[in-house]
Amino acid sequence: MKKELEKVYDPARVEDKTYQFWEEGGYFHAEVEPDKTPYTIVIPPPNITGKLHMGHALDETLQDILIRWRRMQGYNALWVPGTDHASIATEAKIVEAMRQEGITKEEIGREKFLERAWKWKETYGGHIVGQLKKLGSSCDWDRERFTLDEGCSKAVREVFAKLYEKGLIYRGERIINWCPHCLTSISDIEIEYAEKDGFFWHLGYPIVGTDEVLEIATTRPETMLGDTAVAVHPDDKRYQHLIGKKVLLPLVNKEIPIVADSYVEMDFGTGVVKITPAHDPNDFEVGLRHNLPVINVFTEDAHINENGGKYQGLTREECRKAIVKDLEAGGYLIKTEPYKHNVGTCYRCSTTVEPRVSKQWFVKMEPLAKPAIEAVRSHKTKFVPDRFEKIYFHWMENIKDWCISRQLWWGHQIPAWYCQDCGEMVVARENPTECPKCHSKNLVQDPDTLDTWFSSALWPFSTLGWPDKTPELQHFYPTSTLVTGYDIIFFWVARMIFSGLEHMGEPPFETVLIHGLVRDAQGRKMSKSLGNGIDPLEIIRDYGADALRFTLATGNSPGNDMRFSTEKVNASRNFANKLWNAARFILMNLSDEIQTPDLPEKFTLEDKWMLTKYYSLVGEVTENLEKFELGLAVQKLYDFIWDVFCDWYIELCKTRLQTGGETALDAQRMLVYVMNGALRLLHPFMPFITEEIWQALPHEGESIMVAPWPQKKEGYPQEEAAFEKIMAVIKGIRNRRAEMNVPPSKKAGIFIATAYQDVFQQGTPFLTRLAYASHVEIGQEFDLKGAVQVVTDAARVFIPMDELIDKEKELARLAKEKAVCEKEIQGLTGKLSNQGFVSKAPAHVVEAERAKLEKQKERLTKIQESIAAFQ
RNA sequence: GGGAGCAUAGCUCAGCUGGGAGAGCACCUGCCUUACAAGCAGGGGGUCACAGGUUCGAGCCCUGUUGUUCCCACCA
Repeated sequence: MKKELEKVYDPARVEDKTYQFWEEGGYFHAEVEPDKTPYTIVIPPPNITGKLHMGHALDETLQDILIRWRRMQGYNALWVPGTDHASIATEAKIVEAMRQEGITKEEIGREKFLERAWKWKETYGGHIVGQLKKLGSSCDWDRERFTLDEGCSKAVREVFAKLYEKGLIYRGERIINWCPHCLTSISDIEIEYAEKDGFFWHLGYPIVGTDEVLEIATTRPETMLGDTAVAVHPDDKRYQHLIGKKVLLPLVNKEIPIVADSYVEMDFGTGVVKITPAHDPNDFEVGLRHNLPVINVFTEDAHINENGGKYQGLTREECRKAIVKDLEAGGYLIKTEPYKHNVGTCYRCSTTVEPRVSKQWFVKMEPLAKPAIEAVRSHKTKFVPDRFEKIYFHWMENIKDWCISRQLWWGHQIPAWYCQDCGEMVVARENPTECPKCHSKNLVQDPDTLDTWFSSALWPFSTLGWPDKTPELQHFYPTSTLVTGYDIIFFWVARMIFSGLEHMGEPPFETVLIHGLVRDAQGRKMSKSLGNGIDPLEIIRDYGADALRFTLATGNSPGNDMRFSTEKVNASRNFANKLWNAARFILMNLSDEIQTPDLPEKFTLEDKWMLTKYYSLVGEVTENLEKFELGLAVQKLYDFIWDVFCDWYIELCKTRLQTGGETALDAQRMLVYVMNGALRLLHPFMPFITEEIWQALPHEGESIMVAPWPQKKEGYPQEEAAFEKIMAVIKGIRNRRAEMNVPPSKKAGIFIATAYQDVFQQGTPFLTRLAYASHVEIGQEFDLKGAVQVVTDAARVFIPMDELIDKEKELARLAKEKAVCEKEIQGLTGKLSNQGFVSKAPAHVVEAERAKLEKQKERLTKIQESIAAFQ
């Protein structure tokens, strides 16, 4: 029966087999059980583009902590796992892989390309799942989903059709952000602005019919090929007389109008703006207002097209140089000044985006945003920490229509068909067989796919079976907690909220727990280009998954970034080992009679102290978890296990264990009981090692995963305080001995003068073992002149070690201690004589201060007696 | 141009609704006390960025300042 544990905890031996044990036990799986309260988390689906990084590890760890905790509390806990097809990112990777082979996607065609993509998904999607398992994630793998699977695709079509029918999805020519490298449109939030050094070129445009020139300033002279006007502010006195006149566009040699538009800032530049409706969002608006022609001058990959005349075929950059040179040669360049400005770049490939007019699909956002704002404002959905609500509101309140079509192949193809005969457009849930208008069979589906976030927005309900009315949907929706990083609040969280409200009538989750980024030890963002990323799997291999999880959970408060270093993992690993060895110790001393983790029938003083500490730990950890203070909870567990349980309680038990008989059995029962409880509290954070130890010690049930979460009980505050008097003396003696460099092997007699003789009577064995006493005497007073003395508020302790004592030093030390004590008393007295404090502070605070003062006074008396004893 | 976070021990960070500052690492001293040297015992080290304010009382609340990081925004 008695099990042996090896000396050092070996995670590699334990983790895989334990995970397998859990999977086989079916503990991860949740069925619809209407009489149980559900607790649901849907995973932020990792992209299938690569491998798990440290950010995922943090995200999954937090989710697993919550889900394991709630499962133990008896909730019907469901964690829905899955992966995201990540259309643009995945397609880019596949295209790149094909480029290495010397093939383009156009060459093999859409069908073959998609075959490759699905193969990619099988390979890399599987990797991600394997990595999630390595972390210990207790996902319900029976319910694993993929954003491009049949069910999610059905949901996507339903949403698209429904929104289209409501007029909330439309198709139109708008100016959109175009990535010339990815060759697709991207939405506004997929743009990252980067400050770049550029120039501000001042150009002189001849005003037609005069000798004057109009000075305009631009950072992008090459777009002049598509200019169809110049604009000034209507109130600008300098230019009012020119409104309605024309300028001659240099190089292009075309006359374009001077229009008045209040969009122009009079104070900026020269107060004159060139208008390129096809390639600037503002200019596009100006163009609409003034009915200006739109001339696209770029090809898809940002070369000059046929509208660029002699510049055709040049890249944007080459064209800029050529145009500046030609302008200068033609005498149109007035001056060039260096200028820093923000340039929009593609968030995937960092290529400078090119605003471009094109026909795309959009979601009309305003009607969807309104209820989504309201849901958060009324706290139907709460952000933790709540400051992220502000960020959410700001974005939602200023939201623009969402460009959802992408010129990509990997994704949900837009469910719109165009009749090649009559031009009719059909949007449908099922593929139509003929044109509803002319009954032609000649229908062609829109080649574009949807923004990858369109399907992720539906994730909390599409994964539960929507649009079908499944029992799962009924039971588990709305989900409980969404755990994610602040970097995808706009991309994902916001869109899930309005989608949930629109299609389910309820927000998709109660709480959004936001975490920060995991940075490297120097505080830099982990990135591929810097090469400073740390692979979670390597950490798991070297230190264990529990150590990694513990590191990520410790010292991390919601919403804040954290630094990751192997030093921290080392500390976590050491903690796991500490726990392991505590278990070893208990096992080594365990009698066969002890088969269950039950409390003994009677408790000693130190048992009551231990239980009081334990019960308050249960209360605090539970409360911290309820408030999403996971970092605090884990810190308390660390302190309790290491300091309270190992360094004190196990040491205290040693004497009893050696005594044997019923005394030893009770100590064993206590150790097993407290260890069992501590393991359960720690399990959500360190699932593997806690399972391994729990199984080795007396326990009830199949797995700690489904063991009940400990309940808080009343403790023994009086005994707790009494025992702490003993602890104070032990600490005091150790302290004195250390100062005098007395090794533990040198024992000494201890004489305790105290008013609490009963208490110290019970402490005798501990003083012997932990304070290195050769013998202990307890009494009212001792006449031991010249002995080493230790003073606490409850006792004066004499340690006769004449040969070690330096009288002068001892007196000096006591004098110093006296001074400190007096200062303390002075402070407390002052505070307590302050009328304001006594009358206004809460009673328990005043009472606590009074008690402190009393203790200090007692202590001072004892110090004075000690000094007198030396005279 | 708006908004937010951060500033606490040498380093990395905790510090819940205001009641005289904590941890890990590092450092110093002494211990192989048979669970653990990935350990044990002890120790040093902080005008909680700065300046005001509210309060009996401020690391915590308010105002301002400085430094720093980030987000948002159409100034060509």
